[in-house]
Amino acid sequence: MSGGGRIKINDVASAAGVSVTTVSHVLSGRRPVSAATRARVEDVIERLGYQADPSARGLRTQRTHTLGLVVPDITNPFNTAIAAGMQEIALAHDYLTVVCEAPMDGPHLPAVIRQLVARRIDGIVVGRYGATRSDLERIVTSGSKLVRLGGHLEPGLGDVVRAAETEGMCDLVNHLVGRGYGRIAFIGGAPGVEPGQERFLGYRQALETAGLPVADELVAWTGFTREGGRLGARTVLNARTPPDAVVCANDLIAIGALDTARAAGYRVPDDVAITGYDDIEAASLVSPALTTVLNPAREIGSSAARLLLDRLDETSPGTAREIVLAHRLMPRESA
Amino acid sequence: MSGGGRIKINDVASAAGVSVTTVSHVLSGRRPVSAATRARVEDVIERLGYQADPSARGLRTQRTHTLGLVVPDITNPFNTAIAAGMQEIALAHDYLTVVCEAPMDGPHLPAVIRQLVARRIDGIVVGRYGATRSDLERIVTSGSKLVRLGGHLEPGLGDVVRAAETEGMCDLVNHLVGRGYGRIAFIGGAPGVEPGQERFLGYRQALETAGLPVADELVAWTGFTREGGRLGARTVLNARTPPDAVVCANDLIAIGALDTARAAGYRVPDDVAITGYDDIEAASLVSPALTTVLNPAREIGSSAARLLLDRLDETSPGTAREIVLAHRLMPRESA
DNA sequence: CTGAAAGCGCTTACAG
DNA sequence: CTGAAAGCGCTTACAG
Repeated sequence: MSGGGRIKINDVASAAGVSVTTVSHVLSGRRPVSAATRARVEDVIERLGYQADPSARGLRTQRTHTLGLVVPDITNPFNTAIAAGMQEIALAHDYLTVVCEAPMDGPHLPAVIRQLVARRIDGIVVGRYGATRSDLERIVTSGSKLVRLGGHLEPGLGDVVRAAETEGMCDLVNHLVGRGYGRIAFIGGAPGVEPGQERFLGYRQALETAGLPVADELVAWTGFTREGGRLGARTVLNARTPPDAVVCANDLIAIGALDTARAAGYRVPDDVAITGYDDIEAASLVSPALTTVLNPAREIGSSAARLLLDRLDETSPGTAREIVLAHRLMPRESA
Repeated sequence: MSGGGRIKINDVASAAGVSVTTVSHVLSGRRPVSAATRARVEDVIERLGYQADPSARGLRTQRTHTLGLVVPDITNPFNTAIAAGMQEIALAHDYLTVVCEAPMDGPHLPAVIRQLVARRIDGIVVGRYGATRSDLERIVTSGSKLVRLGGHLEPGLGDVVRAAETEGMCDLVNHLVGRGYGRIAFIGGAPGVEPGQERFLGYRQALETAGLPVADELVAWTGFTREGGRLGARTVLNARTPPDAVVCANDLIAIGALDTARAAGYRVPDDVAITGYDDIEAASLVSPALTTVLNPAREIGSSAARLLLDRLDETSPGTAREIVLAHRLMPRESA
């Protein structure tokens, strides 16, 4: 349409007959501007379609108006849901979100963090990781705000957002107990690694509360995959006293357990109940549809973004915060 | 560790005993620097951990070193695979990638494009959309490079990257014919809307080539969902002369068709074969595992990023390019 | 092969 | 309530 060159604050100022100072202030609202002047300037901005250059603004303010998310696997639907939640909030506040993948294998995380810090990203969300303290400290000392997903508050390591996973698993086991299942097995990913650990805690806690035994032969540790579920189910289903229910640390494991149960001729949930965790898309696509616990990934993302944005317009440091999000039981066909 | 303040090009220059001009040039390689000086400067950069401020650099160069991807649904695994492919390439060239969601319903796309353009994003990839010509033109006229995913080259609308979908569907139908299926139905999303349209073309083309009839009663249009697949399958399976194979426009439809077939007592693939398209994760998790065609989403993303990066260091405009990516048949249990 | 200096487009003390 | 001017940290003609 118009001829050449982006329009800049100077163009707006002269078209409105004011100084660039005033234009800047109607934009930021950081000092009063008379109603008449304001109206005139806003009019010109609108008419010319002026948008401040983010680089110029960033150079002055030392802010990039950008949030970052670091996850081990960008194609994992759980992580994309987190990203979607962050974006929604960020965009509404005129912040952009970049999501970066740093696979668990190898030293990708420090490199990605360095990248984001070099880019002066204002706030960074780090997914559940084997992140070392010094990786995370680099973020904080560089001046970026930090939110960790999972774990607990630690001095100098920013804020935390996490789901109530122990409680979620408790709820699920209680659901099984309520439906008459009494010999309940557990298939985990790897012992001690999150998010399996907290889920295992919930399992044990619920059994103890219900006065049910926690039998060693009913607990198997494999991997967070379908194949892990197949293997694990073979183990626990062949226990001396077999279980009537199998609780799995995530949905993929549960889908694998379903394979094994089907292959061995069990009817699910009549002969054996099987449950998952996370509520990935496949959980409801599989047959029988998986009873599972919804992991509030989207809300985790939006909470993290809100936290970061709050921090970013704090003038003084403020107390560290840990936000715990509720789970939700999704009863379907498999239990 | 060290006390206060990020280190800047000036610090490097004085520590190395050279001018900032020289530091800048060893960084960019845009003019020769003596080996000795270069070594000294690189040493200081390394030791001080200097990283140029992207805002300052961007203000001078009018480049943000950022690529954008716009998709209708950020949680769709097909789109995240595209994003992952872009990122991989972008990061290797020191570019960041931002992926933005602009849902199909409502006028989200123009707003998101405006955002990205205002941000001076260097190159933008727009997913398959009902994008109007003027939305896309805004990108090009603002000076950003544009790649569209799907469709064909059009003057003033940047480059195109797409998968060979017609060919992919042909291949799939040929696979069925080769296995002895001869009465092949089609369930599509909505007539005329992509990506269903090209896939339908491939279906028809393959049948014609094989000398097989294209019967109206064997084609159903519903929606790109599992429920759509259930409905569509009910229709085609009740045809006067029922099909022995059902080709679906995507995996979700196929999973719905599987539901209907199972409920009606058909054995898959013995009584009826069922196929999907895309190869989403659930395609191999479902039982029987879905025979489908892999949509090379990751490669689409990396090709688009490469194209953008090429454009970005072109000095003169250059001819528009259309890149077509091969499909891959994934034969599994359902056909 | 190297440097001094202008300038990218903003925001924000400082001044009135 | 408003403006003139400095300066954020780079890159790049211009000059030698």
